[in-house]
Amino acid sequence: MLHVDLDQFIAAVEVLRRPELVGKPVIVGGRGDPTERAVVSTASYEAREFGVGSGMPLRIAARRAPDAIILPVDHEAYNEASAEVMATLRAQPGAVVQVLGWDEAFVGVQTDDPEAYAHALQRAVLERTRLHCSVGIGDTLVRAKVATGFGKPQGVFRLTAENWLRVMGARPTVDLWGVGSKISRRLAAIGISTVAQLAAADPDADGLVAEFGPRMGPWFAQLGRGDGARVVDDAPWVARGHSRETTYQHDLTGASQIDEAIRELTAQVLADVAAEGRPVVGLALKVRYAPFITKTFTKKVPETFDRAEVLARVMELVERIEPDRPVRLLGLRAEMRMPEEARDGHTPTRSGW
DNA sequence: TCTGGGGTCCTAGGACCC
DNA sequence: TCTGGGGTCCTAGGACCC
Repeated sequence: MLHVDLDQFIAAVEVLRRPELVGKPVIVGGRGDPTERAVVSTASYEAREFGVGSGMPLRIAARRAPDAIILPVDHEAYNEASAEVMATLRAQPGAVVQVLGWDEAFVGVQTDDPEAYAHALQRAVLERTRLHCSVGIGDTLVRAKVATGFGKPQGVFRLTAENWLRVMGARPTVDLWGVGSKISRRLAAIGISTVAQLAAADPDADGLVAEFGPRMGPWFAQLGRGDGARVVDDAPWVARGHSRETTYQHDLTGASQIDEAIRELTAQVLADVAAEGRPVVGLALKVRYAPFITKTFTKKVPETFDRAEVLARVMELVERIEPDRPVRLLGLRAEMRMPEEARDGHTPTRSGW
């Protein structure tokens, strides 16, 4: 199967409709105002040379690349471009397409020459959308996904059982799809630093199960080998939930401000859920503080819920986190969960794995 | 230097039931 | 007086991805 990933997708879409930006450092983030609290969504390759990257606070990015053009995020434009790209993929002969996000998808296909197929696919995407993409070829979804990183930009790379360890073995576990900084640190603590070590690990004997549990432990060992699903699944996506999150430009202070914020957010997310016509089974409210503190308040909910109760719980959290100090609430995220579909209950099923 | 917004899935521990 | 075991649900939180 193939994994297709658009190169610097958001920045590329912006440059396409503003040709005068070609070759210039372009940063897309927030409302395009670097004095606001926001982060970088995408930076063009020219901007990356200044050390600007995704997830960086916009304020910092603007300081590092003072001459960069900073643009607001335009979801509509990216949705349209993405739809064109996905339609192009589906139009390829024999292609089964599993969309992973705005700018990436798995493509399942039977072919004797995957490289030729990949190049044809890149040409088709470029012709129809004027966007460049990189393609990973693999015998599992994980290998195809990881392979794409070696193809960037505009290239094609193949990872299979044959060359997986040769290419990935010496690399740190954090290079794997699904292993982040926290997991890689915990792996290192039980003596597993490289992909090869993870691949060779016995989940029980080498402590993976003890550290991560009976499901995730064996799963990480499998990930180290690059093994896993080999089938691209184009079944229609069913959302498990919806959430709305907001970062306030000024910290919220006091119960009335917080109450109003909860009212707005929960109304928005309830509207999102109502649009799907499925009942809500749970609410999670995440309360964010600077720096880095997130507290969660989870509740099973019937059709409606009592906002006064929610406010009381948030104030309780606030007082627990910052006793004897004025409230400095930075952001809120309200998540509504919908009834879960039946799952096989056997292997972890994170999207795309 | 200071922190987006949309998602997904897993785990631990307590409550509760039988 | 002392104290089962298993299953399921709920809450709280953690981690990861794009």
